[in-house]
Parts: sequence; structure tokens; C-alpha cells
Amino acid sequence: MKDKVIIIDGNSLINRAFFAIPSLSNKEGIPTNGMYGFLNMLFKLLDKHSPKYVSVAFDLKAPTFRHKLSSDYKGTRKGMPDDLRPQMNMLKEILDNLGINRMELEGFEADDLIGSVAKLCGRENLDVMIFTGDKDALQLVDDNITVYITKRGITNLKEYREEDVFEEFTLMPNQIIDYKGLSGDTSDNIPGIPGVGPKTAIKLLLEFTTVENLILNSEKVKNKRIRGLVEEYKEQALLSKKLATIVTNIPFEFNVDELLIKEKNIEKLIELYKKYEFTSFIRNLKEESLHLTNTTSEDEINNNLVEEEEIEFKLINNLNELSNMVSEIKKNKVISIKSIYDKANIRTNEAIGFAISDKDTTYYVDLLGEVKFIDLKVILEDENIKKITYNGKREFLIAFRYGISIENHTFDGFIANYLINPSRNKYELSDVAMEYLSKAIKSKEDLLGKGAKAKKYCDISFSDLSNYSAVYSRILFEVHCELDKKLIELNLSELFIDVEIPLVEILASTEYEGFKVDESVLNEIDEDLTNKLREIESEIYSYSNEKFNINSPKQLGVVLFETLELPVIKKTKTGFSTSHDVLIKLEKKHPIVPLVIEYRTYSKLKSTYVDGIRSVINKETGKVHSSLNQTVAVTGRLSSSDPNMQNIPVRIPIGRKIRKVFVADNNCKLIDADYSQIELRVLAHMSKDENLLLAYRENLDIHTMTASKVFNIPLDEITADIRSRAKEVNFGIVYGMSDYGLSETLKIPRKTAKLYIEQYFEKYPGVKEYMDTTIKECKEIGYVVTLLNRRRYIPEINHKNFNLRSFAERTAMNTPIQGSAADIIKIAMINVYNRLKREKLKSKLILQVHDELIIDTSEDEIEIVKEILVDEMENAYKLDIPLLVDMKVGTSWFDTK
DNA sequence: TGTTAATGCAA
DNA sequence: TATTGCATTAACA
Repeated sequence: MKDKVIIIDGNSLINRAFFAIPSLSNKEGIPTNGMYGFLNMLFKLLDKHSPKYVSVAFDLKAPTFRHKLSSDYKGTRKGMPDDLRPQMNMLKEILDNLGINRMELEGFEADDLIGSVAKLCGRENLDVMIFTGDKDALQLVDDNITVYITKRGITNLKEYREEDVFEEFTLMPNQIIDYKGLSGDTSDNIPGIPGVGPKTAIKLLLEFTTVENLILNSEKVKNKRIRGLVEEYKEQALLSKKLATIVTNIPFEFNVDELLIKEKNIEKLIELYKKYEFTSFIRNLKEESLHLTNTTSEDEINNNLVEEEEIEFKLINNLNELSNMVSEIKKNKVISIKSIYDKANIRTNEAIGFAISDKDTTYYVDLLGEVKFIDLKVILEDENIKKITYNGKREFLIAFRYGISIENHTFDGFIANYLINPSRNKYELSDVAMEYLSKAIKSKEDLLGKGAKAKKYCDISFSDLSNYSAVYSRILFEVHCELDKKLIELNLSELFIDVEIPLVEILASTEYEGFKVDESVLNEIDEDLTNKLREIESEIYSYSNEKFNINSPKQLGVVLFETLELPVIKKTKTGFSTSHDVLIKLEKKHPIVPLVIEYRTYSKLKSTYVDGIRSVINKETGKVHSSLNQTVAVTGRLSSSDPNMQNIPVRIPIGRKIRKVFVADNNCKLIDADYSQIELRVLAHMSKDENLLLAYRENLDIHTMTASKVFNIPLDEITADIRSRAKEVNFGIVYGMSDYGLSETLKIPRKTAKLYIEQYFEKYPGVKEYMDTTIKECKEIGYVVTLLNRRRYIPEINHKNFNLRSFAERTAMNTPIQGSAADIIKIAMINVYNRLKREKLKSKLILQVHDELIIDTSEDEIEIVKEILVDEMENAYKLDIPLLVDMKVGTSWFDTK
């Protein structure tokens, strides 16, 4: 195999990275997005291709020979953005310390360096790969040189070999310059021949091959107008070609060994990464060093790389020491806590250890010896000791399992971090420590490893585990003050204290209680589905005349669109689309299509719901204990996983049967209470639109009313069909829909859809005004808020890319509505939970599905629980209009509708 | 073994 | 080219 050379156009790619990554800066405010994106891409390339030689080429400010040829060259280019300029030198410094070669040469552009070096390497029979965002480089492609052009973003690349260039341009790579010579390039201000665009240029080159040849034979050009243009502008064409030609023979001394990857300066890299807050790069650096040096231990390397935090702590492993600790803690009254246990079974998990920090001291309680978790009860249940957690749901779960409660829970760093910026997808304490304290601590992944080889806490040595836990609780104690300041600064304290913190215990309780499953029903459905699938499968094969995997969109696509030659409706980036709406359009064209639709339905039900649910039933309890996640959804909603109980089928009758599996506990009934149109009511309240408010005050049917207004039909002539179309319009408004979107869902022409939307905004002018104001404000301050001041940053709102900006605008309109509804039901959950607890009822909250609560209700408590639900849900938050709740009682979830 | 794309389920 | 999620399968690195 040939050795690989990677050559990167530094200016081009850092530019791409800069615009692809909306905003990123360290806490001093130094922008780091371009660097970060570039390095991310670089590391991925190195990882994927393992090149022997690498170089990054840069432009210098000095003018090049091209500027001397044409004073207009690149005349229309704007200068580098202010936020990007300083990142160039910072990136170069990192590259130098990574041992990666860098090229720049006065009088030449990066392209010329790349061209010259690439050709030299090509001649030495190396496999050359060029990475850039600029299609000019395609002229360099030959047998030894492949060019990769960024598509969208920076990690998405398109590979160009000779045949790929030909496929796209119908030209050979070395004709790209002739092409530019004729058609010009506005971005570089290369004139070309006026009046000759891409189409004509290609046509001419197919016949004459080069610009020179074309000029020599211009009399042979058939089109008179074009012949005139060629003759008039031949000098300009030749100049343009020259400008577009990348120099491939810069006369310089060059030895390919200069491009070898040299040794890293690890210490310096760590320093730079720390400064720019590239924590993930630090981690990767550590892992990499581990693989390289087998002789040194992990600890030694860690010490060399980052001065990881180490602290002194008191080890507690007998009851005497424990009681001393308790009396000390009772003096200080505020502690951070961290429980150590492996998740195996929600009801029988065994605690391994417990770390506690107060303002002076850190303790690690070993729970594998004389001291047991239950001995911590005196602390956890002491109402005078404030508890600080990081993902406290874990602490509540282990406490419930040992039958104790946690009192005076006042702070959770995980939740705080989420409220400060809900758009992030990782909220590890190690990252927070770096961000707020500039301290490096072991992450969970550092301790346990990741993926399938990840260890459990019980596999970790006592000293590693106790050190990790002690540091964790200490850092948590320290960082909580910083997070608290930030919450106050952002006006989030009320939401945090009144809603999110009380919710932690409730989510733990909901998960701990679980939802009872009737496995015999599950088995019946399974049998039914399995039979149906078998039958449909053989019917499908009888039409396709061959067996294939119906679940594979790729194979199905081949059968439908190649073998059976059905018309292609839509394509995905990898091939034919076989999605549901495509199949519906083909339904009547071939009998196989409805069978595939049916197969899909049953297959989905079996794999996701029957097999999926069966695999997570707890043997101990006969229930599923779904996780309700508090820091996942950017709008403030909860999310559910393992299993996801928020997407159990309901719309289609066959799917709805799955709900028969979910049943009330013994001697109980399920009560399902859901808000009636909470999001539209929130919209009415927030927009203060007179017509919407009126509708809800008078308790009118909002969909019928919208139908009448939008379609101009009298109220008493609205049919069920028209009403349901209006319902789609109402939903669409909440999502910030476009005319195209509405036309797709309603299957109507785009123009009609546009008219409907205009009608809607005319009849509900307050909504229009509210949407406009929300977007305007977001453009100014960079974020939107909900009723309870929950915040979501939307940096793309001012993006120059239309698609990104439009998406941001829809987000800005939808988030306050979806998020405020989420705020309200969270308050309702808290109030319902507290009432059940205060009134000492046996009934338990077992699920939330965005606008509905499900209570497993003891049969003797049905009436009182109904009252509590209506009362607490309808009065959770005072809007300008009433909130209404619908309720159903049943033995299974199927029966509660 | 881990990641991505396509698909489809809910509010 | 309608918002927010999660889980599955196939395909591929």
C-alpha cells in the first residue's frame, strides 16, 4: 500500500469551521470556534487515514503574482471576520506543537503551495489527499492526487477522483482552468468572458478542449453571438485562465520528509487546550499517550499531563468514625453528597460508597464493610442539613431502595448547569469544574472507560474509587457557589428552587414506582403479530419473485424501483426513499405496496413495542421503570427512555392495543388526566390575541372557529373533515410552519396553503404580532424565554444562511410555547405529588406524557385523586384564560381514553 | 464494536 | 421546506 500524504488548505477550512460552528469562546471571551472545528476535523482525518505525511498550507497577507496580473483579483473579497483573525495564529501555534508541518510562502497562495507539493509527492508515487473548501483545487486531481471538498459543514466531504470531476463538470480536471477562463468566477473576481456561463463554457470545451485552441479556431464556433464574444474577449479569457491556474512548479527546495508528523509537545498542548477550554482534546491526548507508552502507568501519565485534583479526605469505615463524622457535619449544615453504586435493579441496587463534603472536610464512607447505607439515614433525613447533589435522582433512587428519604435537598449542579444552557448535550461535573474552577478532575469515563469495555464501580480499586468520589463531592461543593451565582445572574433561581429541584425527587419516585405490565397480553399480541408478519412476508415475496430483507430501505428500494420499475417519488442522500408517504403515493400502482405498508406497521409494533418492552420488564416488580430525564429536552420538557413511555402508540387501532399491556397495580385503577390544548392556550395567553382569548373564555371549539375564519365558512357548516384540516393549521402555527409544510400535510397546492396562513394571521392578528416580536427580541438578545423565564439560546437567529436562520426563527417561535406548557405541567406534577404525600394517600404518580399525568390509584381513593388532579392541574398556573383537564379511569392504559 | 442514516412512534 | 423527543434496523467503517 502506498504511503498517504494529507495536505490541507488551512485558510479555507478554518473559514468553513468558523461559519459552520455558530459560536464558541472560552471564558475570557476569546473566540475559539474556527480553531475547534478545524482541529476536530484534522483529528478525524488523521484517525481515519493514518497518513505518514501531513501539511497545512496558509495564505500570507502579501500580494501574490496574481494581484500583479490583475488589480481586480479577489477585489470583491471581504476581509477576514474580526472574530476569526486572532484564531489563525492560535491555530498555527497548536499545529506547531502537534508536530504538524505548516507551509506558507510570500508571493504565493496556499493553493500554489498545495499544488506544487502535491505534484512533487505524486511523482514520488505517494497517495496524495487534498482537503479544501474550494473547487478550484479540482484541477489538481490526477492518478495520484485525490481532492476532498467540504459539502455542508466541515466534516461532510465529497471525494473527487478524475471520474468524479468528469461526472460533475463533463470536463477533465486539467480543463477546470479553461472552464474558469471562459465562465469566470465572481468570488475571486475573475472576469472570464462576459455572457459565457457554465453551460456555454462546457459546450465550448467539449469541442475545443482548451481556451487556446478555442481562440485559434474561433471561426468554427457556430453560434455567431458567442463567436463574437470569444474574439472580443480572448485576452481576458487567457488572463482569467492564468489567474485560475494553480502553480504546480514553485521553485523551492523541498524534501517530503519535512511533512513527516513530528513529536508532540504535550505539556504545551495541554496548556493551550486548557486556555481555550478544549477539554475533549485533553482527554484524547491522555488516551493516546496511554496507548503509546506501555511502560508507564496510567497514574504517572495523568500526573504528567494534567495536575489532576487530589484532595485529602477522611475515610469512614466503622460506626465510631461515622458518628464522629455525623456530629461534625451537623455543625456545618450544608453538605454535598455523591453516592456510588452500579445500576442493576432499581429495587435491589447495592450501595458501594458515599462521599460527603462540608465546607471544611471531605469524607468517604466505605459501605462494603461495617457501615451500611441505612446508617446514613441520620444525615439524609436531617431537615437541618442542606444537601447538594449532582444528578440527585441517583441519590433519591438509592435512598428509596433502602427505604429512607432525603430532606432539605436544595441544590443540584446537573440541573443548574442545564438551566444555564439547556442546549448542551453533556453536563459532566468534570466539564463544569474546568469551566468554572479551571480544575481538571477525572470524568466518569476516565475512571470506568467507555463503550462495551466500560467497567463498573465495583470493579474499581478501593483507592481509585475513594479518591474519585472524594474529589467529586469536594468539587461539587466548591462549584455549587459558582453555579448559584450564575443562576441568580440569569434570573433562573425561582425556576430552579420552586420547580426543578422539587421535581428531582418526584422523577426518582415515578421511576421507582414504575408502570405495571401484563406480560400475558404482551405475549398474545406478539403471537398475533408474528403470524401476520409471516403471512405478509410470503405474499410480498410472491410479488417480488425473490426473498429480500423488507426492513432494509436499500433492498426494498431496489425491489420497488428497479425490479418492479415503480416511479421514483423521492430520493434520500443514499438512494430511493421508501418512507410511508412515498408508499402511500404508490399504493394503487402495485399490490406489493400496500403489503409493505402493512408489514412496516406490524414490524414496528413487534420490534419497538412488543420485543422492546419485554426486554425492560423488571423481574422483581413485573413493571417497567422508565427513566424520566430532566436535562435532555432543550425546551424544558421531560424525556423518557428505557423504555420510552412517551411514544406508546395510540392513533392507529392496532397499535393502540399495545396499551392493554400497561395496567393498574393490584386493587388499583389508572387515572389519566390530560390538559385540553395546553399549547394553544399558552399561545392565547402569551400573544394576548383577542380572538383566541375570546374563544377560550367562551369555551368555544377552537378548531371549528379557526376553520370558519381561515376557510371563510359559516360556523354551522363546518364538517368533521374541514375541522380536522383547521386543526392541522392550528398545530402548524405552533410549530412556525411554512406554506410548503402545510401544503404537504394537507395535500393541497402551495398557493392555497399560503392563502390559509395569510388568512390565519389576518384573523388572529395578535398571534402574528407575537411571533414577530418574539423573533425580533431573540435577534437582539440571542435567546427566548418561557413563562417561568426558562431560557434557550438560539445563536443561529442572525445567521446569514437562510435555512439555518429560518430554522432558528421557528425554534424561537415554538420554544416559548412548548416550554411554557412544560413549565406548567411541572408545577402541576409537584403539586399533585405533594398533595398525595400530604394527605397520606397510597396512590402514586407513575408517568408524565407532556400534557398528561397518570396516577396508579388505589380503588378506595379514586374520587379524592380525581379531585386532586383537576384541582392541581387546572390551578397550576394562572393564565388569562382557564386551563381545562380531561380525565379517564380504567384498568389498563387502553381503557383510559 | 461503535456510528450514521432511514424510518416511525408520541405530544 | 412544521417543534420536541427515543428506539429500531441495516449498513458501514
